[in-house]
Amino acid sequence: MKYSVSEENYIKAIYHLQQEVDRVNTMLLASTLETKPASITDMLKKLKTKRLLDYKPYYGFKLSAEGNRVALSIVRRHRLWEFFLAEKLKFNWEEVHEMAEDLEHVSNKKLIDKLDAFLGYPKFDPHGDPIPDQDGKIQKEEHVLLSELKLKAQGRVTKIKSHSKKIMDLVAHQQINIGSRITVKKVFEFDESMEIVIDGKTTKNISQQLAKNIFIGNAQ
Amino acid sequence: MKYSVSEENYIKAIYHLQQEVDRVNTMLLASTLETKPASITDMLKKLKTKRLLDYKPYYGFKLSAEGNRVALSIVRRHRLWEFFLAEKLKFNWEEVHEMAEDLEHVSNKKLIDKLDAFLGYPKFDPHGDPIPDQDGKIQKEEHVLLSELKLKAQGRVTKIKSHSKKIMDLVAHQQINIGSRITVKKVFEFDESMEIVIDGKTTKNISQQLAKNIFIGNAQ
DNA sequence: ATTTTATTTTAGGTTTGTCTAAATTTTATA
DNA sequence: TATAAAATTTAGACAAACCTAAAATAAAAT
Repeated sequence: MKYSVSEENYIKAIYHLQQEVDRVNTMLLASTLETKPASITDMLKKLKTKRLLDYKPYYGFKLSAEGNRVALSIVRRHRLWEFFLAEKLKFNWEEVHEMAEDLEHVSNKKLIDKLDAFLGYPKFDPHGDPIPDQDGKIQKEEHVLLSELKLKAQGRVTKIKSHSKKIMDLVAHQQINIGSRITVKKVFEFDESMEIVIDGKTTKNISQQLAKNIFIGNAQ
Repeated sequence: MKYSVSEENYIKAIYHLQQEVDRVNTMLLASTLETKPASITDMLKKLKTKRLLDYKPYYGFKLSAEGNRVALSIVRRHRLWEFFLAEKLKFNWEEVHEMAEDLEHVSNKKLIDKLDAFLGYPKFDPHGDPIPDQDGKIQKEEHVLLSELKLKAQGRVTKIKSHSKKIMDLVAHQQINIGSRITVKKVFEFDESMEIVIDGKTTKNISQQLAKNIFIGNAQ
């Protein structure tokens, strides 16, 4: 089955919101898609008739099993393209998301599977988010916040919690990248700031607020 | 300026038809786009107001300088993606065209330019058609038909004239690919068929009809 | 348990890109 | 050159995806 760009964007948005809140509603979806509630209702009805959504007017909605399958295939495309853009075309991993928003709607399965092979079947995208495989299976991320890492502990950066410009600015300036190996050298009791070594080379001091936004884990 | 997928498809179709016939008309465009004449008229008006087209009702139309510029950038995207699909994802060069039809509408300039760099600034796509550069410049193809090649002459296959299934079948079976080095070993006077050597390895006999559909030239 | 507020849906309108059918203009033919 | 045929355009309709404004329903507050 082939879905329109709009349909795919709705499915994807619902999928992502469902990972974060236990009940997605019309208002929330309208604000994330920057559209009006009335437009949401229209699309909900459409997705319901296509059996991608369990939806009862006024009683809320959630993706059906099939809707979930479709969402995972969109997420797969998005993250594979992100990986391609960062790894092969050498884009900064902060700028790949937007371009992947367009590319994700190119849905030829054979193309996506060959792209996957070309990239070496990556398990995580440049943001550290897992890439679903052909069957929609996702490799579980096991990561802890850098702020919770013990003294002398070591690990690789797998993900930055928020992708806001403010955080990305700081993270980039501090030369902290996905895949960077971090060693905790010192934790200062006063403000819980920490001294870390990045890739065994650079030593940096970072605030607790920042450390609370950096995940260290098992990716790649 | 950003154009819709439909607008881009019209511009591209007009561009290609203009290379082949001296006067594109509503009927011809309708048949190549598999749409109705009335739809063509609608779009012509729209493209005219956007100054992509010189158009006078009943008196025909052709791309403006700006329209040509836009067309070349679409062709550039299409052919770069074709090259990527064949070269990197290892698709047969017969099957890349259709997939590139979708990818060509992803129009982020920075993305396309980085893709170009990643591919090594190729001058010709897998079909042997020239890829416009960032400024829309096209490297001239200087090729002759294989049927016109002299005895003992050598050259590389740059293009197959028609992409029809019937020809592709035969060409694939004879192991003639874009880039194959061809040496003419013998030409038989009786039927003008020729014996050729492909890449210094395989010897094949091909009919004059086939030889008239294979271009030998300066590509790559 | 009402009433007020917030959320959601309905009703009806807009734009884009398509269509059919009818009208117009050009081209070809007798 | 008048008429027939073909090509083109206009008029009006339709689906997709959005909108505004009003109505319906649910949730919160008194």
